[in-house]
Amino acid sequence: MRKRKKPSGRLTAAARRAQLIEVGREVFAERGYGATSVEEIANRAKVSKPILYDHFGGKEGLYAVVVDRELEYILSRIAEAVSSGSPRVRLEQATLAYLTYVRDRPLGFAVLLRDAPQQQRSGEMPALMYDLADRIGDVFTDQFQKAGYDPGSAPIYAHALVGMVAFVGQWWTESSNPPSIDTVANHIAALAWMGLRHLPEQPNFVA
Amino acid sequence: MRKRKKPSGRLTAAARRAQLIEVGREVFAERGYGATSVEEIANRAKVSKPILYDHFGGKEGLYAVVVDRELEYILSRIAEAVSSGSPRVRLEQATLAYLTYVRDRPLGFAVLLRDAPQQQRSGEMPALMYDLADRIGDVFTDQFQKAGYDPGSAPIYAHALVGMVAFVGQWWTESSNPPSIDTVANHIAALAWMGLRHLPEQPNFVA
DNA sequence: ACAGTAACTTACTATTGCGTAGGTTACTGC
DNA sequence: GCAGTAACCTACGCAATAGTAAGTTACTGT
Repeated sequence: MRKRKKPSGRLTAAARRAQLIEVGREVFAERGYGATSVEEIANRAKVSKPILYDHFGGKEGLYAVVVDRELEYILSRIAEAVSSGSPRVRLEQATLAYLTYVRDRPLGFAVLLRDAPQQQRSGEMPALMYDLADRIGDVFTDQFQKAGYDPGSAPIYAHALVGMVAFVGQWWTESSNPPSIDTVANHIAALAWMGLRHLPEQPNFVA
Repeated sequence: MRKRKKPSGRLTAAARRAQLIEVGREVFAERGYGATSVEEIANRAKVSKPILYDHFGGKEGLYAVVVDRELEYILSRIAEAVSSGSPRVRLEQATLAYLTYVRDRPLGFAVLLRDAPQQQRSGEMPALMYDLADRIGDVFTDQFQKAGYDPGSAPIYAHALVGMVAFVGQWWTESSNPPSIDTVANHIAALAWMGLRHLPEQPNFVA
């Protein structure tokens, strides 16, 4: 059952599916859901549209798969990062995990930052990073309760931290001449943990 | 030159233009740029499409005006808020100004959070809040220089703070049973100033 | 009253883009 | 070699929607 090195462009169903997911993530990241055309994804994958419909049922189907994979991926990374250590260390690890994700999968991160297909409520906004923050908020609520803080304010801190890292991550990927990931993670963790009041005067205090 | 109480639905050019900007902000906020149709804006304003083309040249023209107004508005509010006081007070005032904007103009805020029409670079993401953070970063760079901090890290803190407040603001507008604006502002300012290390155990410490 | 103009409309054209029907090509086991 | 099947394609239908051309209605000053 030799399957390697097929001479024609023909792939197995599984391989084509995997390829379409990757190409889809790429195009959704560049254009956003609304501005992405199924044709463009098909063209980049060197196939015709019906292939995509066979595998995912349509545009939304592919999008759902792409988004779901990214969300599960980043959440598992963060969950792992906060699984042990002092609160301070957990925060640093989570920040680093989040930024590592941004560095390693910039396209997936871009998809998450963008618009969802259709809004559920009227007058509202993107939903993906928001969902992520909500799920992290659940973790925080637990921890707050254990630590004796008001659990009702946990969502505020969850959204604050997710937003903070999301925006800095975005800046970081777009920055010409970007600082190292450790430097950025250190700054963010320092800000989150100690606040602006105790800003380090020099940034080069890599852990 | 009596102009009040026109019996027909006909408006002066200036009034129609102003109305279209408002309706446009509303629809762009609900649907995002891509998913907004010129027809829907025209319908809600009870006019036909060519009117909109007369005033703004097209969809992008109207969008540009809406966005520009929001950006200038929020920036002026924040600039005013940070114009005096101790660093801590400036931070609190800026946070409060930002959140007040979110509260008073939720639709404008929604527009800013959403996607821009077309991406300039490849593989990147929404640009409006990013621009805002950049401009705030310029202010920070100055202040950092005066305070003896490394001015190179100013953008990190600018993006971090803008992202923090943006996400919390979003959560706040969508929250059922939202806390008061002062409570939220206090939490954010406390987090930004003192960090998680010194979280207040009770949230009801309204200034 | 009526000419001139500002505000507005109807009715198109052209394009884009999702989704599908029906057929074709290449690989597989026998 | 030759079915049978898995992977793939061309060519369309159809709905939205950006933008425009040409004409109509209501207000204005004289």
